[in-house]
Amino acid sequence: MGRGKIEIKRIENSSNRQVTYSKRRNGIMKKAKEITVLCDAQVSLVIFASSGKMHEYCSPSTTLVDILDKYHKQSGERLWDAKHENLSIELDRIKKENDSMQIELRHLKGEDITSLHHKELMAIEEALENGLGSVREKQASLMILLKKMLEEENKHLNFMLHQQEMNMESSREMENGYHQRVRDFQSQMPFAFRVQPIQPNLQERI
Amino acid sequence: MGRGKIEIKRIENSSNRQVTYSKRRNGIMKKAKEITVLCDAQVSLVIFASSGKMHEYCSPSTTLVDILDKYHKQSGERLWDAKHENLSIELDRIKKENDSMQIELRHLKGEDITSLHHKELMAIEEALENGLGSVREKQASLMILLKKMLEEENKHLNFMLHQQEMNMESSREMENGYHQRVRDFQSQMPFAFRVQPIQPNLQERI
DNA sequence: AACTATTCATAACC
DNA sequence: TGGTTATGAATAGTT
Repeated sequence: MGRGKIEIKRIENSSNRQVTYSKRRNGIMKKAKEITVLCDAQVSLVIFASSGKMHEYCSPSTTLVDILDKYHKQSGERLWDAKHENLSIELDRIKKENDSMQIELRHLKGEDITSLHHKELMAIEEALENGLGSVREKQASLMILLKKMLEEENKHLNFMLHQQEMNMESSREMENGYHQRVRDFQSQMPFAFRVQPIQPNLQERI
Repeated sequence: MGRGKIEIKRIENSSNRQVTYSKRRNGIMKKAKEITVLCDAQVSLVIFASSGKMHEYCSPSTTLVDILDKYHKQSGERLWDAKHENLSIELDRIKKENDSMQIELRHLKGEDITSLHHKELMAIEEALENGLGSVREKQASLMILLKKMLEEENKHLNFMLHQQEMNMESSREMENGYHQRVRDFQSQMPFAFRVQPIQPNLQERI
């Protein structure tokens, strides 16, 4: 295609070669773009001129890395160095671990158990019973703790109420001495009866 | 360049697209080979069809890795690093997923629940109860199936036993006719009563 | 997978 | 380089 037919062999005239290179490079790039659009293919094209100058095309919506990654998977060739290999292996290992945990979780939730054998079902049942036992035990002890706390607080509030009533009565008799008496009272009161949260974290957890 | 001009946009007809892809792919490959020979350039071309099938061309006397190394040097882009980073990020993500599943599993097994709040404990308890329900339901249906199977086998064996006794008796009367009678009997017997495992897979699962 | 009418890419030239 | 043009190649539509 041109004014004359040419043989496909190295163009010896260096400037001709350069011109042809530049024109044909544009041609290939154009074709690459076209095939990506027409056939929604993914193309990675890297060209080095003999001068060392580089040109590249990569279909949009991907990167060279993506395409090389796919290449890597398909060709089985080792493009990546040992570091990547190690990371990949680790990734695969963890993915497998993930999958098996996901299966275990599903089983514990009673999903995907249709194909399980009796023995496996028994094991799952046992695990569930143990778990349920532990959880309920924990719940029970939390409840006991809560009850104790509330009872104690109750006792404390009762005490306070009683004191207040007493103070009200005496303040009717002697209005001026009130504040002093409250301060005296507080400083003498044992620590446990001060108005302070008992088991402060428990409140949040219930 | 063809019977008619075409717009450069995705070819919607899938088989047309496939044909065009194949033709144009060959075209690009040819061009790539030609430019390497004519202009002694180095070309790396990787094409993925939308089907996922890969084709590649790499100029002779080099490899894709060589070209990528040159690419790496020239572009200044941290090609390998980027890949490395992506892997690391993916790894981290999956590790986190892993950890959270591990925690969930532990909780379902009644481990590490000391610091849980009442609400969380309730949710776990419910999940466990649901799981236990499903598993027990499954167990029960397996048991019913097993029982049915055994009962049927029982019935079948009883029938066989009865027949055998009858045959024994008649063979005492008439020794010669026995074998013929057994064959007659077997050919007349309905299929379901032949000695064959019923629910063959069930045996393995229980 | 072949055929062919067209369009397109490009070799030679400026 | 960049533009022009005659020519060979590529290919869209068809069988």
